[in-house]
Amino acid sequence: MGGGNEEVVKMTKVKVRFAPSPTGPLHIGGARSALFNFLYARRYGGELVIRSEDTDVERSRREYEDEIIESLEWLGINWDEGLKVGGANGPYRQTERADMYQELVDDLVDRGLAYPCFCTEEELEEERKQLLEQGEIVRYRGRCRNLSEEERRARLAQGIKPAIRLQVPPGRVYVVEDLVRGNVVFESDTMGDFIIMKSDGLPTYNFAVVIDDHLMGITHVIRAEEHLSNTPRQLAVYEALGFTPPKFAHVSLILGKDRQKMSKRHGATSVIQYRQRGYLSEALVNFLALLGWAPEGEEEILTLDDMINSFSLDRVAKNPAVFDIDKLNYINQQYIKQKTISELKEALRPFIAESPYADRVQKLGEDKYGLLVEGIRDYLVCLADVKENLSIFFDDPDYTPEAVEVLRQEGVGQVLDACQERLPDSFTQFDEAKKFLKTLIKETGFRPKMVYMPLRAAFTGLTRGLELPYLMSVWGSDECRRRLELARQQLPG
RNA sequence: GGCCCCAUGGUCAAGCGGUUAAGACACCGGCCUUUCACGCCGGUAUCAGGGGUUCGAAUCCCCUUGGGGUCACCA
Repeated sequence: MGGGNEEVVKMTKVKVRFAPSPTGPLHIGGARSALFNFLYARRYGGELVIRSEDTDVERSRREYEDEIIESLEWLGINWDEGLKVGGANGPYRQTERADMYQELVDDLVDRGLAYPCFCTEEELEEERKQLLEQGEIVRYRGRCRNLSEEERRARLAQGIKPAIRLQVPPGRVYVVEDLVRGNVVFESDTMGDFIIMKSDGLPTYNFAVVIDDHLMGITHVIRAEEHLSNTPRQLAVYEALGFTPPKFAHVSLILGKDRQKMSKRHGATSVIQYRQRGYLSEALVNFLALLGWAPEGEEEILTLDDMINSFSLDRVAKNPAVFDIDKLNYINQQYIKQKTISELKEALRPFIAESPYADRVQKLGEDKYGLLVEGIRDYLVCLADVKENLSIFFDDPDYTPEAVEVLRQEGVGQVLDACQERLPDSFTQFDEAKKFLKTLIKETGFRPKMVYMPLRAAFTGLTRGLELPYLMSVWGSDECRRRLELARQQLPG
């Protein structure tokens, strides 16, 4: 493994980037791209740049940029240069780099490699429609390419603001050297002259990305596969500008259950949403890494450091991956179980704070809160699940038919009586409650099952759930008594 | 539609010409346990189809089929 890549990596210092456009929260797919870039940089001792591609003035918003940064930080992805941290190649927002692009566009126009296009949206639409009907390649055919100087001046005089198009050389072949896909060949004749600068004076993506990557010294462009088809356009820009292209690596997309590109229809698609549902960042990162990358060993539960130490583009898959929430859930549970009780107590606080049980948990005190957390730990798939578990502790039981059935069994009344009679004045420990139940069984001679099940049903209204001693010790004797009374109403006769 | 990418179980995937085709999730069964969950043990299940190349193909080539991406004054 390794092969050619490794050599390039050794010769030049790796510098990668993640360049989201701030038109929405950080998407799961974007997060994975960011992660792969991060892992690649750290693995090879390189640098990661984060910049903002905000040339779509309509849709870009500064709040989204902040949100994306927050999500990246939450995931544990840090960077060496760019937004927030600054660096020698700034600014890191494309709208703030407008003059750089302008200068290069002017140069291309002067050299006859680009030209102003005065076509209206309607004209372009018409052309597209015609080509489509004729079954031809849909592309710009260069109507404005050969306008004379007078014609250009005339249109300018009419106040028409032109867009600038790159003159794409005909009959050429562009080869994208892709580290995960190998060489991918495109013919220049299929792309037509495309716009590099919009009439608002801002560059288009295919132009700006090239300049930024070049000026920032990016050596490897790792991004989603949806960009693969655009890469030849960028190669044309590199060529016109006389820049050397970086290495590319196009990672396949993340799909929903129906094998369509992940979208809102599939439920939560942003990092923020997963955070809010109580997925741990370590778990999300671990899961995302496994979507498209395979570690060498059999162990799949990996920390960020584990991944940094073994990440390689050679082990990145070419085929798209379906987002499997079951697996994420499993991984999240693994991380929850790995946490110490005190870590988990902290992690759970925000989720409890927004539940209806905040006050009651508060009143419990730290020791009992710890007991509660210990009791529910194995029942949490994600942190937000704490809410339902809290309900068992704090809400009055809502007896299920199964529970009622258990309570109506012969002899249950005696069990409840015996329990009530022997309840000590207080429990404060799990062990005390556990011992109490054992003693109850021993002294009364009831079968264990005839004690545990009815008591569970009586206390919680359910026939399943966490261990009774946790519940009892958190409640204390008075609450246990109160619940026994409640349960009596469900008894026959 | 043109161009491009992709194709191993339900899902993520290992595999890079010779393997009993790993592993994980999910599912099913068993054990543990006061129940459920956790945990442990075990099981079902995959090379899309067709042609080649080869002594030998999941692995290489071609076609078909299927899925996806892209063709914007969005990124």
